[in-house]
Amino acid sequence: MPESRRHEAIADELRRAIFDGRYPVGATLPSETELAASHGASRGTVRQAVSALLAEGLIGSRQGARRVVLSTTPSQSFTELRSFAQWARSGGRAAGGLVLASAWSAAHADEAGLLQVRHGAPVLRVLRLRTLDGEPVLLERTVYAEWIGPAVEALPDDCESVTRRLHDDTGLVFVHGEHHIDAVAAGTADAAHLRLRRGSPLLRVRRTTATADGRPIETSDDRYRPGSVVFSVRNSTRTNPLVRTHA
Amino acid sequence: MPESRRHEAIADELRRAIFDGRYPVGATLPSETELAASHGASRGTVRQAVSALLAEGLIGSRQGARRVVLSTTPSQSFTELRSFAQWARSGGRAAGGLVLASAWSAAHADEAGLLQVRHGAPVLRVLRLRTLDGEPVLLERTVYAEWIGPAVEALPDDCESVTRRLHDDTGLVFVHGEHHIDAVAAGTADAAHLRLRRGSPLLRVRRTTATADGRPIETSDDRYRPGSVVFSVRNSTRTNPLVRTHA
DNA sequence: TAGTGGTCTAGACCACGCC
DNA sequence: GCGTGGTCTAGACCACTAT
Repeated sequence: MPESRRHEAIADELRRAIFDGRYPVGATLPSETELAASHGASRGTVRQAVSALLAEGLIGSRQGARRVVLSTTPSQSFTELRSFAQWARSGGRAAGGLVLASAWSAAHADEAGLLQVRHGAPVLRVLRLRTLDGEPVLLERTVYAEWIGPAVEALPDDCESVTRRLHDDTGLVFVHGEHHIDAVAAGTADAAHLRLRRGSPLLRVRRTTATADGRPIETSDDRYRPGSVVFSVRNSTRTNPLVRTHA
Repeated sequence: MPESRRHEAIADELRRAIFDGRYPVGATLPSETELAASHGASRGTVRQAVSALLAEGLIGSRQGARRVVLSTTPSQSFTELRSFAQWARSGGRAAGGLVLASAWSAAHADEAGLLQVRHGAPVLRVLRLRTLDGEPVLLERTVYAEWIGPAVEALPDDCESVTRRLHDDTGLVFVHGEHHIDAVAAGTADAAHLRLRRGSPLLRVRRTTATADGRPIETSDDRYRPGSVVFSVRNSTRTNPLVRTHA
């Protein structure tokens, strides 16, 4: 399926060339003028295309020199990152899910801030265990805002892809996210559900997701069994999304 | 100091307005036409400015609707992320460093791949303990490529900012980076240097840094004491730098 | 339907690198 | 010095949101 936006078509073509090995790491890309001529587009459109690859960390750019290939590893769409099931499928693995607990209660101060609701507002708390090829790898403690809670409650307990179902049922789209990553020792509940010893290292990701207009949907404390998952970021002086903060 | 590039000046002005609270979370920004008029710039220049804020995750954008403020938290420069000392200083804390071991040896297969040198090529291995206000928080196992090794060896053992010294001494600039984040249990050496029990959770960041033209400088295995540091990423469907991979 | 952001063009000048 | 990417302009048309 050909991409209708010309800058996306050019970006796709360059990505394919990089992933196929036609431009290995260290190789230089054609100049903007050459790309514009070969695609019958203006220089502005070509620049829009290469700036996408720049943001993905695939290429580096310096004034005066041709662009250089830095990496040949594809990056993921936001949806693949957001959805456990879609991420698992893209890796050829089977994702499972099971709701262990689900209940309405009052938002704590920190949750109220993250979800932009008033302190004590009703929120839906869900404890969910996620499996990969039958093995438990992730324990999710998710807090949903009041307006989306009923749709979440209507889902089956063993729903494989919550993201997918919520999109199909309500048209909801997850657009923005913020992730905070650190390490914690497994508590009693973590150890029991993930089948490891108390005190074992866990990778913790606290995340908050919002709609296109910035309305918060959910905030979650996700704990991964060590060895099952790695988070990666590519960055540079020009585009730096990763931040290190004091705990 | 006024910014000479007009798009950066406009971006700075908008950032200041957001950090100062003139545009709180959820507020809408002026339209492109309004910003162009008020800054005496063309629409293209304004778009370049707001796209920077978009990449930083500060604002969200949808066709047809005005841009919305998503976050009022500043993001860091790549240098602040890269340099432990500069990061510590920006948080008002005192950074210390101490070289525990330093030796040349042959590159392993994985290191050779990351540093783009041949298997068995000479590399400089450095074990460094980093402290924050005197407390040990980070153990770095860094492998330097042969061409930069001598400059690293010339540094004093208690060098506070390696990044700063290498830049001043050799003109070296760290431009690109790749970070892989997961959790591991502390080994014997980790436990001894970071003063915690064997098996305690540690946040591990494996990173590789390169110059502007993509030449790898160093690759490192950094282990942080839990509770001392958190890594954060903001992302969206349009800009997604964070990737989750199978271990 | 009016306003907004997304896409695209065709040109210009400048700063920087490489040879 | 020449080629390259970085900046900027002024205009056009389209897709989408809001009212």
